[in-house]
Amino acid sequence: MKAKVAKEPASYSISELAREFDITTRTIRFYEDKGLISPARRGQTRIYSPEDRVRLKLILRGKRLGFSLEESREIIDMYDPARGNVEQLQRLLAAIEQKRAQLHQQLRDIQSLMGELDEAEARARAALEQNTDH
Amino acid sequence: MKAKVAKEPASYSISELAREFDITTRTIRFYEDKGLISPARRGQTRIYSPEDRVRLKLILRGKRLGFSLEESREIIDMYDPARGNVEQLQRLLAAIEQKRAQLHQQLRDIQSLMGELDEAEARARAALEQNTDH
DNA sequence: GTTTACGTTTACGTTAACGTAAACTCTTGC
DNA sequence: GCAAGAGTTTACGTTAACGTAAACGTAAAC
Repeated sequence: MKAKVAKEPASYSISELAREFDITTRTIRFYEDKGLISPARRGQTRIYSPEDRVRLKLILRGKRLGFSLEESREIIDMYDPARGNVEQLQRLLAAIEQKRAQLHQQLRDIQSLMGELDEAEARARAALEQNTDH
Repeated sequence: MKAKVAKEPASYSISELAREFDITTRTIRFYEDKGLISPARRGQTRIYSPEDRVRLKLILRGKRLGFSLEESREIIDMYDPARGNVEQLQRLLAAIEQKRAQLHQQLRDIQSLMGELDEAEARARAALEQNTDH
């Protein structure tokens, strides 16, 4: 029993992905250059699998959260503890905990900023009441 | 009836602020250069008021959220609709709404990333169970 | 058979956000 | 009176994350 309905393409071209995520092909190749994606090739041409596409999504989400590409790479690496000896796993757990702490801080920052935006909006609306002939 | 208890200093030196926020004096002067802070001067020397300190805090919070200095400046400008004609106030409200949308997106991103970190931690702990002699 | 669309590599250019260093001034403790 | 510590300006250097352009290959469309 498959949950998948709108079946996804088996592969994507670089310009398809660029269009979907509103970035340039240069950007995608840049990420590959930095070792964040490793698409297959047919001849010279890059062929992107659904997994490659997911990696790209993770990178862009990281960007929205203000992460550097290096940080995004570390996060992506957290998804796969396959190659883990004990020491590596310990380091991974520590890294996860650290990221979590950072996200908590971001949550607090967003909460307070949201509140302040509410106040700023109220003040702006009040000022509008003054200036508008109603 | 003042709510303030641990009364704050009337002013700060640049190195005091640098120490408090764990940044360099160069950074603070850079923000001034970009027009984000405008401390008073006694002779050549910069004197920072509590308001200057708040501005600095806002900038650093913006950084934690991945905002550029330009974005932080815009946000700080949202706090003061004093000089508003109607058109400016409308633009301000639109800008506030836009920021709010961005923060909502960041919230969603953080939620999903948190969940994935949970799963990654679970997998890592499971892998540890395998490798550890217990 | 040649334009058009898409792909490639290579390489230099650009912007933001500081780092780093030099050269100088001013005050304060000894 | 002078060395130490904190402040200043000026200016060149650095890194990340791409932009931009040139020069080329290939395949479909007309």
